Amino acid sequence: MCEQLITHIRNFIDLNDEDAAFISSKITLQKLKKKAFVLTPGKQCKANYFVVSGLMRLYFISKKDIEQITQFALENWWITDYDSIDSKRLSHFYIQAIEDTEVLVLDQQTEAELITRVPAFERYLRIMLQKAFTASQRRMEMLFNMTDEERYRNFSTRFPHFNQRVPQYMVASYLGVTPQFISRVRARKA
Amino acid sequence: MCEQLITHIRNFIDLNDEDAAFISSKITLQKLKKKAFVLTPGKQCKANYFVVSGLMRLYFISKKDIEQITQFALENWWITDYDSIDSKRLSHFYIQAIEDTEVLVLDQQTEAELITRVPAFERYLRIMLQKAFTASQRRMEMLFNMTDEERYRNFSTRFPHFNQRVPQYMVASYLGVTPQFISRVRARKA
DNA sequence: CGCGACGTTGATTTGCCTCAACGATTGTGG
DNA sequence: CCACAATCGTTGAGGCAAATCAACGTCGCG
Repeated sequence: MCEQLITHIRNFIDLNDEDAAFISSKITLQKLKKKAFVLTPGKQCKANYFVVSGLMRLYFISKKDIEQITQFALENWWITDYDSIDSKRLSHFYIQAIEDTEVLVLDQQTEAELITRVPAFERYLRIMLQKAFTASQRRMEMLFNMTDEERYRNFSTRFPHFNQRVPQYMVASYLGVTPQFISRVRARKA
Repeated sequence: MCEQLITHIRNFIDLNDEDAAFISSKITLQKLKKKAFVLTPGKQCKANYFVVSGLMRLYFISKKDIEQITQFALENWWITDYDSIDSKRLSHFYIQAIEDTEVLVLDQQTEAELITRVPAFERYLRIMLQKAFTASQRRMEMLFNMTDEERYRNFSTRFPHFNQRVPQYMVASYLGVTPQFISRVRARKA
């Protein structure tokens, strides 16, 4: 059931079949309809989600009362609210399926168990975190180093598939601009 | 020599004396004068730095030809360019001491060795990464959710010690605003 | 069919930047 | 020890990029 995750893990580290089986036995599949939530504000986030197919987003409601997307998660990405998990406090985020989506659910307790029983799994998670952190740093770099227009153009050429799967107002939200702004940029030039 | 690091590690995980001694034997201390660099653009980043005392910053030169600070590192923080380390490509960042600073140097090869020999150390690094990632996410949240003025006021009340140790133009750079802007905000109200 | 979700376009506003000039403080070499 | 330069912060005037406000078109779907 979670061959896809095992394959993904093996892209980064060696994992024997026994450990693979053990990991598989601890993880559950969840099927989500479009617009379904796995986390809403006021709940405590208790799991890490691995996207098998489909597309998720993590967002919050900003002071201006608009949705502010902080992350997308495509196939083979993990998504969660680490802040809520670590602090054990209530989240103020939504995690929602943008399309019909299948996720593997790694419960927090299960994660703790897997980490102690399977050192290779801890290594995998460390590597994922390092990638996530690097991505986050890169994104911040872009926020500081590019104008809104440059950022949109860069995004849509680097991730053309996103532009197809995600409504424009979500791209706007992710980039921190208004939908009107994107509309104008597109009108100005192809 | 690196008791401070060992103490820090033990805040998060159990570490026996033998492993502690092994870690200590692999790490070197480096004393940096104010304004000294441990990384400059065009070099490959090869180590992770743990600040024992003093203060470091990580920054790059933006398109507009100004210094853009992406991170500070106070005592007990790690600082590095993971992107360069992972990709083995040349960095485009500076890592510089803002004050006279002492850092412990964890060379990349040494890190790899420690991680395989001391599982507890890998756990520690994973936890540090999770904290760093969470901090990065929080900062992005603030970038999206607050005006520049709010962000400055929030920063200076939450980190008053920073305001004392760091020149104002660096705070401006970190927040992504101009020094003039900060000056005006301060003039408007205490 | 009719309603809601999504995108477009125009007019106006605004928050912050840019450019420029000027103090204050620090530090450095003669 | 002083003169002078460099660094850092302040203040004013003007400009601009993107937001806001508002109206309208269109598509998809219950």
